[in-house]
Amino acid sequence: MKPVASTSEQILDVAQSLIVAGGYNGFSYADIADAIGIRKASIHHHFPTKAELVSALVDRYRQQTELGLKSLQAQSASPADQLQSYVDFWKACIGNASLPFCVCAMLAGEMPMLPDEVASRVRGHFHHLAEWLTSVLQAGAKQHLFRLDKRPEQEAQMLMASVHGAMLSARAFDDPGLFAAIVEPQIARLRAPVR
Amino acid sequence: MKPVASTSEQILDVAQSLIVAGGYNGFSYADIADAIGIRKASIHHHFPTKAELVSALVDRYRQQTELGLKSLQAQSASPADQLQSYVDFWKACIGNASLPFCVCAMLAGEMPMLPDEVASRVRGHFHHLAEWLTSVLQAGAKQHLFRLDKRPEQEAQMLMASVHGAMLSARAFDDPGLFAAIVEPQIARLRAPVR
DNA sequence: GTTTACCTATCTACTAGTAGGTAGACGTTC
DNA sequence: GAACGTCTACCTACTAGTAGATAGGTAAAC
Repeated sequence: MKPVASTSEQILDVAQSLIVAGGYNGFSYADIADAIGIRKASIHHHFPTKAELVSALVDRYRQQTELGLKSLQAQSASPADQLQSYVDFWKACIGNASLPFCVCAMLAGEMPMLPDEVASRVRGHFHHLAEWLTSVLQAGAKQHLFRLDKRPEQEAQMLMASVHGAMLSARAFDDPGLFAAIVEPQIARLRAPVR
Repeated sequence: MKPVASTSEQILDVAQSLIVAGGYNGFSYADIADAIGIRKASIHHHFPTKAELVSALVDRYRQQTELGLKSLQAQSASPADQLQSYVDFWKACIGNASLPFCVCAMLAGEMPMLPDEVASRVRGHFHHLAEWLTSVLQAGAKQHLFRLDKRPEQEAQMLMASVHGAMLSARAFDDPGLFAAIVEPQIARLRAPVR
């Protein structure tokens, strides 16, 4: 039995799924209030402003991500397996529609009109993810698991863009399988044995 | 001297730049009215509802795209050059911030909450672009300009995802140069000479 | 007895959309 | 060529509904 989430966690849960569906301007306090059966004013008690709510949301998301990526490193020593697990995570999310899009990718699209405090946090997530991917690629190259055509930083950026672009395509074509069809060949290319 | 655009064209121009900045829910009739110096009601005269406005916008965008891609085919016989020109177009747009994001990529992110009439048009643009890329890759492969590891449809999807993901990253990192850094190696990979 | 978590009630600003009117351009018809 | 109706493009003024946010109160917990 899963313990009942606190109200503030419920608020963030609902807000997250609404943002994933429609972005920063795609949800309102009323939407959240209706979804969890409290009043709008009660949400303001937990998160005085919308910018603070979404900032807290991105902070939590980044914390979860950090934890998740660390546990990947703990579970599998091989950088190749770590990378595959990362992709598999999103494959599952998109497949079962539980989290069919990255919150930060969604918000990044709206960057020009996000409150500064939110925008900087989103940028922070992108930096963090790029660094993680870079380090995994670097470690894999050292163990001759990966063949990198470019500097690891650049390969990491290419991979990240593929993942986000694949999410978008899966959504645009309404075809969850498209995500794997796009991303898998990209990591397969990296794993190709040295010629 | 450029002829003065009609009011309805001006409305679509402003709406497009606002959508590119903040998506479907990121602009209002009042924003457009203020920008071009007319009243809200006058916009409703040209486009009765917001869904109709954005539908017309996507129709126009797709028409422009179709024209642009056709002229690429007319200008350069080589599929390799066509592909490069396509990427260069976006490189320039992102570089000078004139159109730093694809309207349809922006809207695709918000797919789950778009009016049906808009969503289907966005999907249409994605299909059309995927088909164009597929045909260019196919033609290039026939002329031995490209080496395709996968079926041309799949390579087209991978390329498209790279382009959209690269747009997102350029925006997230606030680094226009990142677009080329991500996309160029992807097309270089396709152009690699047969081993 | 202060803090926490919620409530009702309300506010101002803004949302898309409507009703109805005006002024000029266009084309007929006498 | 003047008078007529119609059409286009815009306007002012308004609606009902929603946005985020606030004030102030209640009731239970620590």
